[in-house]
Amino acid sequence: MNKKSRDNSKSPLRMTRQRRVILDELRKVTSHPTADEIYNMVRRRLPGISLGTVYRNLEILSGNGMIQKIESSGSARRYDGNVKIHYHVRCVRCGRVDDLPLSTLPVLERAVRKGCGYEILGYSLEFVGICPNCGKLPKTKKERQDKNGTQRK
Amino acid sequence: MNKKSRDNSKSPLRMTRQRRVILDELRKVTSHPTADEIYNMVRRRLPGISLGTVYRNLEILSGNGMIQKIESSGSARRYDGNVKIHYHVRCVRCGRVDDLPLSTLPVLERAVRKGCGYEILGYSLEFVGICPNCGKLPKTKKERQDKNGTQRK
DNA sequence: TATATAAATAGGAGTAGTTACTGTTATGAA
DNA sequence: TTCATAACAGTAACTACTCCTATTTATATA
Repeated sequence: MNKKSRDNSKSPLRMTRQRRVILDELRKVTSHPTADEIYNMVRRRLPGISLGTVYRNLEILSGNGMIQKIESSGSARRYDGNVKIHYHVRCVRCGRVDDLPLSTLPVLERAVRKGCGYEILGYSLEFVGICPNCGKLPKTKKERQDKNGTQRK
Repeated sequence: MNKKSRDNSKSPLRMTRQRRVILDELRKVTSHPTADEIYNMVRRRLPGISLGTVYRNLEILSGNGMIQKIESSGSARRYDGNVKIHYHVRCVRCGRVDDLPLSTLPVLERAVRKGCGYEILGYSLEFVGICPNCGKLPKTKKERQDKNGTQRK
């Protein structure tokens, strides 16, 4: 590396067609889609895109704070084009995720930061429940099997 | 079903040897092990047990509120023999999970319950950070690649 | 505008964690 | 003791994701 230094310590994000379309599609919706759903949305505009590319870009975009990664309940990861801090509710039946109007809680973070030995980077707060659609349907086989219903902290 | 009704709507949990040992081992530790770790703990006492049995029982025990399932940050699910409400910190590097001394927040639940359309069942609150051990080590390849560091809500 | 090069791509194989299936065994109510 | 059913072991299958390689592309610089 003897040429003019390229300063790759903070090289700007290269905006490929694929990356641009992924970001664009994600910002168009408020539905918090999974990688696979995004793959299908993007494929309508870029039929040749590969699923690996979608995963890689979602990882890079969220690593750069341009989108939000919602990884919470064992089920598939979801993504959110809205990067402002806000909270989510997830339906335990269908997995759907919605936004919650709830002010942020800096007090929480402060309470934890002192004295647990960890270097706290942040927290994830997610509510679980049953969405309006699923509330009308009968219980699933799995829910009936769980004798106490879902138990969460 | 014409015999004396067996009332299977709330049939008691059958306590098999496998189930008892799983519960017992889980209650002995405070380390929030994964299914695979529990499998290895239990195998020392029941060499013939199968991984499927461990998974099934962890599912049933948590469905009955006898243990807690911690499914949070994309990585493997973990389990906790302590069912009292409490919160966790997870290390983003090694995945280790520790308990947090933090009083509960009923206020949160009340705030959400009204007016989001969901039937709220509960919430999951998890802090992420870097544990004391990992804090001493250099960054991973993946962490260096993420130009902004980890971004969480 | 042309060129060099690091970054990103498609396609596909590989993996971890989990679930589902099948035939067998054990539990516990009667 | 009997018997229905729940739970079992063993294993195949599945889902969500990651990693690999050869090729292409975006961008900085000349």
